[in-house]
Amino acid sequence: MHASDVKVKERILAEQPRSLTAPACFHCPARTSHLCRGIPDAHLEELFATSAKVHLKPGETLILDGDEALTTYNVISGTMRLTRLGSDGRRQILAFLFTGNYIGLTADQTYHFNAEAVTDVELCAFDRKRLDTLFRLHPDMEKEFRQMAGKILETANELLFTLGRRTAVERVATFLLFLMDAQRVPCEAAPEQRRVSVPMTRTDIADYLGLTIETVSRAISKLKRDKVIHLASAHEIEITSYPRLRRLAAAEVE
Amino acid sequence: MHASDVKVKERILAEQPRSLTAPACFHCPARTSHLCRGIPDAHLEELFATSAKVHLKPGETLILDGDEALTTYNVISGTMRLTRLGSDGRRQILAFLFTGNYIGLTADQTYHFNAEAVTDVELCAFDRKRLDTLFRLHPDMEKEFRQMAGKILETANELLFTLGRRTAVERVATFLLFLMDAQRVPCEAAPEQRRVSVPMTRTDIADYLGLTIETVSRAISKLKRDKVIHLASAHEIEITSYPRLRRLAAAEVE
DNA sequence: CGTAACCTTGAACGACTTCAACTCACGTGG
DNA sequence: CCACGTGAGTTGAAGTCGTTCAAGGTTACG
Repeated sequence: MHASDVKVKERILAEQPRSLTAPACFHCPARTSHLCRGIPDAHLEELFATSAKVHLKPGETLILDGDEALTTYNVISGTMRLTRLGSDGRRQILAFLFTGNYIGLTADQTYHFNAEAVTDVELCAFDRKRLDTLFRLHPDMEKEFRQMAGKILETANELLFTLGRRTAVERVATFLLFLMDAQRVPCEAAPEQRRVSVPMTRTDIADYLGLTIETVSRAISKLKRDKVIHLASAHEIEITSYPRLRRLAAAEVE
Repeated sequence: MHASDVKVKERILAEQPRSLTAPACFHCPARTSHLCRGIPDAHLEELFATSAKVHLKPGETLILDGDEALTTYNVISGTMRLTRLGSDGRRQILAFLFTGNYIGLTADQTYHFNAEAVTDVELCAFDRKRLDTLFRLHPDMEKEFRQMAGKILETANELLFTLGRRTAVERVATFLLFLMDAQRVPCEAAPEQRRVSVPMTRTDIADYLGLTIETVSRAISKLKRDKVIHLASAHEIEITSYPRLRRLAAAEVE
C-alpha cells in the first residue's frame, strides 16, 4: 500500500568519520531534547562518540514491526510517523515525531510498530547498549529519560482521549493545536504569523485521528467555511481565530 | 457524576508501624513487578522502608487531575482505573491497572489524570524522591523501570489502535482478551476454566473502549448469541470459543 | 424485601463511512 | 511548451454503524 517504502536499516550504523575535536552535538537542534540535555557540555564527546547520523527520504522505513530494538533514535529534523498495521490493512498512526523526539522506548527487545519518514528526516542513531552505559555514567540522563517517558505517555493519553471521545471536527481542531504546539507557533501573534505547516498527507492525518480522508477533508472545509482557519495551500494552514479553534477542540482537560 | 468518589490522599502516607526483621515485600504479590523485581532479596529492607500501604474502597479517588506527583504507587491487589475528564463531562479511561502495575510515570511534577479504585484495592505508596535515591543505589531497578515504561506505552498503543481502527464488537472482543491476559487465564484450558472476571461496570468498559454502555451491552449480547462467550453473570464471563474470540478481535497485529 | 444502580433491549436518529465523480498540482515525455 | 497521467484533495449522495432516547429487567445491598 505504501509503495515507496524502502528498508534502510542496513546502512544506518555504517561507520562515519568522527572528529573528536568538533562535537557536532553542541549546535544540534536536538541538543535540548530530553535524551541529550542530561549530559553536560564537557562530556558531549561521549555522547557524540556513541551516535551516528541517519538520513531518510520521504516514505522511507526506519523500523519495521518485529525488528530487533538494538538501535534507538533521536529526530534531529523533519517529521516521522509511528504506525501499526492490522492484518487486513487497517492502519493507525500512533505518533508523529518532530525535532528532539525519541524513538526507542520498548518493553522488550523488539519494536512493535513501524517508523517511517514523512518528510526528509535527519536522525541520530544510538546503540542501545552503549546508551545504557552512558546512562550509568550520567545519572541526570537517566532522570531526563524518565521524564521523557512520561511525556511520551502523556502524548499518547492525549490521543487516547481524542480517539475515544471527540467528534471529527474536534479531532481535526485538536490536531491543528497539536501542530501549532509542535511548531511553537505563537497563539497570540498576528493572524499572518499563525501559520502552521502540515507536512503529512490527509491519509496520514486520517490514520492518526481514526477517521477517513473524506471526513478529515470535510472537517477542514468546515473550519475554513467557519473562518476559523485559512488554507494558504493544502499543507499550509493559517489559524484565523485561535480562541475559536480552542473552543472547537472542546472537551479540553480544562 | 461518580458520586461515591472520596479523596483519601491525606491518609496515605500516615506513618505505619515498621518491622525491620519481617520484610512483607518478600511475599508481596507485586514482588515480581517491574518496579520491585530490580532489587535483590538481600536489600528488600530498603524498599520496604520507603513504602507505605494504602487501602482503597470501590469508587475512592487516589489521584485527582492536577495533583502534585510527589507520591507514586504500585498496585498490590484489586483493580484501578486511570481516567481523563472533559470539561463537558465526557470521560475516557486511559488504563485499567491490576496487580504489579505502576502509577507514577509523569512528564512533570503533576498528574494529568484521575486514579480511582474499581474494586477494593491495596496499594504500595512510594515517595518519588526516595524512590529516585533507591534507583541510584540499584541500577537494575532503573533498567527495569525503563522496561516498565515501555510496557505501559505498549499497552497505550494497543488501545490507540483499538480506539482508532476497530469496530464495536472487535473492541469488546479485544477487551476480553485483555482481561484474559491480565488474569493469566489459560487460553487452552477446559471451557469451564476459561472464566474471566469483569470487575468494572459496563460504563467503565464503554469509557475505556470509546463507546456507550448500550453498544457495549449489545456487543456482549452478540458474542453471547454467537456462542463465543457465556455469561455466568454480568461480571463473570466464560470464553466458549477462544479461537473465534481472537478472530473477532481481528485486525490483530498479526 | 424494597429500592436504586446497573444492565439489557428496542426504535429512531445522526455522524461518519463508503462509493463515486470531479478538481488541482505536479512532473514526464511527446 | 503543452498534453497527458498520476497522486492527492475536495465534494456529493447513499448507506451503515454506533448513539440517543426510552422502557423494561436484573442484581445487589441496606
